[in-house]
Amino acid sequence: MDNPAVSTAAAPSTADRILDAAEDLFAAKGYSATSLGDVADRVGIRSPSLYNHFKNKEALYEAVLERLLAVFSAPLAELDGGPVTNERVFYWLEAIVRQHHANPNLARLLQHAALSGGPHTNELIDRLFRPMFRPDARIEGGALTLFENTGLQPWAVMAFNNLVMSYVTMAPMYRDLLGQDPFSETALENQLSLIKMLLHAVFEYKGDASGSA
Amino acid sequence: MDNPAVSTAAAPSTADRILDAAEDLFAAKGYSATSLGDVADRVGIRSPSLYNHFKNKEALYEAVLERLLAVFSAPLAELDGGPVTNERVFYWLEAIVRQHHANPNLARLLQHAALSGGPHTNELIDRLFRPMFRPDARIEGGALTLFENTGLQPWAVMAFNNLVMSYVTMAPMYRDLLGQDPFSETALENQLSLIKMLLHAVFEYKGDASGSA
DNA sequence: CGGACCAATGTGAATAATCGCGCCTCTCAT
DNA sequence: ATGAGAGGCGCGATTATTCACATTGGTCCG
Repeated sequence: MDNPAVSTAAAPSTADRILDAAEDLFAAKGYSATSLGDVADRVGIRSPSLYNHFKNKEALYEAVLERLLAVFSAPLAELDGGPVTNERVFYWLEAIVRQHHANPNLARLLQHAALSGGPHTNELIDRLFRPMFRPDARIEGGALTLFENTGLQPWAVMAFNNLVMSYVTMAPMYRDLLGQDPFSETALENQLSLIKMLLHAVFEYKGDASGSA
Repeated sequence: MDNPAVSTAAAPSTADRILDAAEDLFAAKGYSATSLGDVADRVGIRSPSLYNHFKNKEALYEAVLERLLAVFSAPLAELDGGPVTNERVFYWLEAIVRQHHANPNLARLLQHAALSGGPHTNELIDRLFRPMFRPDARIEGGALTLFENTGLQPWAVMAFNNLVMSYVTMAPMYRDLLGQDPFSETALENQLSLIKMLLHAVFEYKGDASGSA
């Protein structure tokens, strides 16, 4: 009836359902702790059937990663297409936060990779973070001159990135600790205003960076 | 000659060497991805010999956790012993940061637990974070009145915690991305001044928390 | 229009590797 | 000698992977 490649909202193909299941499991338990039996169970097939769609476990993992990276690289490329102004940093940060809320799995996968230093760590770095540190990727208007002379700018960028990502990787814990769903709509708004407030504070802060107890 | 429990700097016992090896491996790869063979190899013994010191893999994991929690609960208890003033928050934050630099493994273990929601997650939460949210654990002097009425305070506390912990859990990546050793002495000082600056900025910031793109 | 053909996709059985773990033996210091 | 601690052996379970085979749906030919 309808070509699956053009269908508007057809039932997802088996390959897609395998990707969905594998993404969730890899993100939660990591690569080696995820068994193909678990994946197959979620899809509702037997594990040998997976090999009709993916060469092996490794290829499945890479396919999961590829699908996620395609989505998450978009806002970064968007920021790349113009001057890095204050307002666009806010806009971009909000886009990133919303994206991680919509799909927490990339952050979780990345966290697993960073912890165990798997072979995919380098690809993740190159695709997600390297573009942030291009020589022309400087914030204009002197908003962050505070960092310029201290060499702290890349670390500050990563700190804000941590703020966004570890919200997601720690989310299961927050559910128990604070008794709220960290992925609810109101939690999203809370996190957004908190991060924006921090960014505002940094933009406006003119004090020196040396602290004392 | 000397009682191992009182020895000043004696050679570590086999049990301690097992704990050291297991701690590193659990922290890097997580519980199920760590094999007892890996642990035994690091210690230089065969895996069945591990059972002379620990009942099973699970007990080994719990022993690792217990040893770490004993160390990391200390500064929290210290903060508990007096009024939560601005200065003491700075002092306490610095203590936490230094501790995570000295031993990154607790943060990594916690991150694994949060991601996969293992059975130990609750104990970690209770021992590490729950004390932060006691009813009397309010920052005095009105420094954070900004949060009081928004209900954001616990989330803000966790955000700063994320800042500290994800520095450690992401550290292997930062080594490749920024080309510096994240655990060097200068990197520690950089992170400290960055975090203190953020905290200062928050303390001084009086704007409203709602942002717009 | 019916039947041969074929590619896609599922299954169960089998395999080799790994892992947690128990059992038994050996060794060595007190 | 005696008991703590190390090694060797091997069982049973799990896993990734392969393979031979059944089923299905669609296509093409007569």
